[in-house]
Amino acid sequence: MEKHTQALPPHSPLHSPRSDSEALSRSPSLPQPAAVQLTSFPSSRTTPASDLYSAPRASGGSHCLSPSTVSDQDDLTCLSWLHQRGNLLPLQPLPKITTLPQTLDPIPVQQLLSSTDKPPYSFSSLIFMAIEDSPEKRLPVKGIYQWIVDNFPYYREAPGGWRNSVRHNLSLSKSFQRIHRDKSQSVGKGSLWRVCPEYRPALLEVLRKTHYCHHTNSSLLNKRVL
DNA sequence: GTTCGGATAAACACGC
DNA sequence: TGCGTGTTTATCCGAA
Repeated sequence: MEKHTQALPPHSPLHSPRSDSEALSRSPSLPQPAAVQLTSFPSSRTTPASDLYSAPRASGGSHCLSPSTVSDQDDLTCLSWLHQRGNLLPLQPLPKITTLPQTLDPIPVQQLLSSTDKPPYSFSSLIFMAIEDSPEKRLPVKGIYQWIVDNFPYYREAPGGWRNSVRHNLSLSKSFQRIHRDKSQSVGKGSLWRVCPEYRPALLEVLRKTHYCHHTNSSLLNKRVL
């Protein structure tokens, strides 16, 4: 195959390795939205939340790291809002928002969206959600696939290329770590993946912003149309 | 116009 | 041998 570039492309991994993760690592310094009311998304979709989350977690596995309090809900590290399954609906592409309003008036997103829309989440965010949603906070690639198709019907019918993208993201991003299973230290089937703790806040921030942008859009749309 | 992040495709290696 | 997994490279596109 003929190469069209004389030099390395601007964002070639060789030219700018891990630039995505570096960007992520910078993002915690980004300003926080003043009022992110993520908890008001509709609840429960494919699996009843009670089925998934009412049971005691594995040891050390309080899903949100600590008992839920008001301050916890605002904590950047708290994912309790994520575990309301309705939050994970497939959403429309995000609007461009330059300024963040101080108040939100969210409405259920199912009223506006088709379940077959492509989710606005990046693959990194999808992987992050999948792993965070697992009791052990670690998943094999297959488990990540499964979580995505379970939660986003779009990927149920999408061609298989997205799986390649998932693997590509896992390999390329510093945000995710491969955990070798006991014996097989080499590349092969069955490695587990987890979120690097140091990148978790950044991933969470990206996710919250995605929610926030869509949320705001839905709210505005609701007020304008309905 | 440039840079960057993300998505996608493809090739390849490896292990089961 | 085939398939799934993991890595790497290349390219395209949209946004900043």
